[in-house]
Amino acid sequence: MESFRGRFTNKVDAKGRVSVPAKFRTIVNTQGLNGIICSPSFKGAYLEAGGPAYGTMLDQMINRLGMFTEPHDDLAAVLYGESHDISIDGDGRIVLPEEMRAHANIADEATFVGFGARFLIWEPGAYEIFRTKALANAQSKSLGDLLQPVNAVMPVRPSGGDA
Amino acid sequence: MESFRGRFTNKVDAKGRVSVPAKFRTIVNTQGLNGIICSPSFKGAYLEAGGPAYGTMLDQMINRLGMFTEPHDDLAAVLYGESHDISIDGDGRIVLPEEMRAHANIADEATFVGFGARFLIWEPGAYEIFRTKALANAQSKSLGDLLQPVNAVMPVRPSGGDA
DNA sequence: CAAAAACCCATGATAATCCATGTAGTTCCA
DNA sequence: TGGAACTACATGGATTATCATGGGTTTTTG
Repeated sequence: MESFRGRFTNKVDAKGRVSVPAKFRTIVNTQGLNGIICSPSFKGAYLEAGGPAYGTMLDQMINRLGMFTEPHDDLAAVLYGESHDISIDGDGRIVLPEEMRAHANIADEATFVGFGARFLIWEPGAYEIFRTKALANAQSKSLGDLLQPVNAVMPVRPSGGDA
Repeated sequence: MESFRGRFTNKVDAKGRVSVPAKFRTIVNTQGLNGIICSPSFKGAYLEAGGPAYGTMLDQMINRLGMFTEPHDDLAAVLYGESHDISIDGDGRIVLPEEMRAHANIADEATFVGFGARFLIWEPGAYEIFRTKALANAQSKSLGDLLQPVNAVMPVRPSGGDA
């Protein structure tokens, strides 16, 4: 599955329409249907989105929990109940539902941030703050140490040298 | 099987008719018959519903229990005895049986909540309370931690890491 | 025959679709 | 290497289709 990369800020018009960055669209298109799945993050004032493959991934993760259990229902209420299936129109735009815009404080601009298997949608100013913190954390906390190479992908390593 | 997503509140008219959200209808339609299976929840004041595929799934789950065991009989009494096959009319509406409306305290509005393989029908105010709790649980109990990537989809994990 | 259920039609609001324009980025040629 | 033509993309506005909802009419059923 191809990864979402980059950061793009587009205008939201009076009807709530926004252009999905072309790069993201082409990825979504290769996944089958021409639409995205979008849900408010339960971690902050932004939206989480992705193509059909992202939806399948969520399905698989949540299906590992018993169908009528309490954790399942709590998560389902968030991941399904709060999410929307949004189709992309002929011009590459989506309409962000009112509640979603409210959750992310999005008024007339939205920032799309590539995030690998999915992408995030932020109010530009809020993302700037998050971004600054993330960069600072990545440096000061030596988070780089968490990033171990995967053997299957990068098998060639002469000897013990790792970090 | 496509998942039910989103949350929609529709009016119940004097005859007990409610529009099934269009998004849900199209999913149900692709499953064959144009009708839904609906039963009162045994966990709370709301209804559980789904398309033909959901019915098949219930059959399979219940058949895994011994046919003459007590759990089987108890669940069968609810899932079969209390459930109804409700057809969707030409305008995309269903009529909720009186007992069902009573069970969920539904008067003049009903909230349809996408829940993956099935969807729930709630009295709007009651769902708002449930939703608030679910959101709080998802955060405070770190339920997000339950959502580990599934290897089949995101194969990149060095070794044994699974749950 | 009465009550209820299924069916048909009309309407306003909302969402999807179509068309036109500006702009930035790229290519190609002089 | 500079500039002109072209292309891809984002964006604005107008038109059309879809959907939820209310009301009426026919058909079934007890």
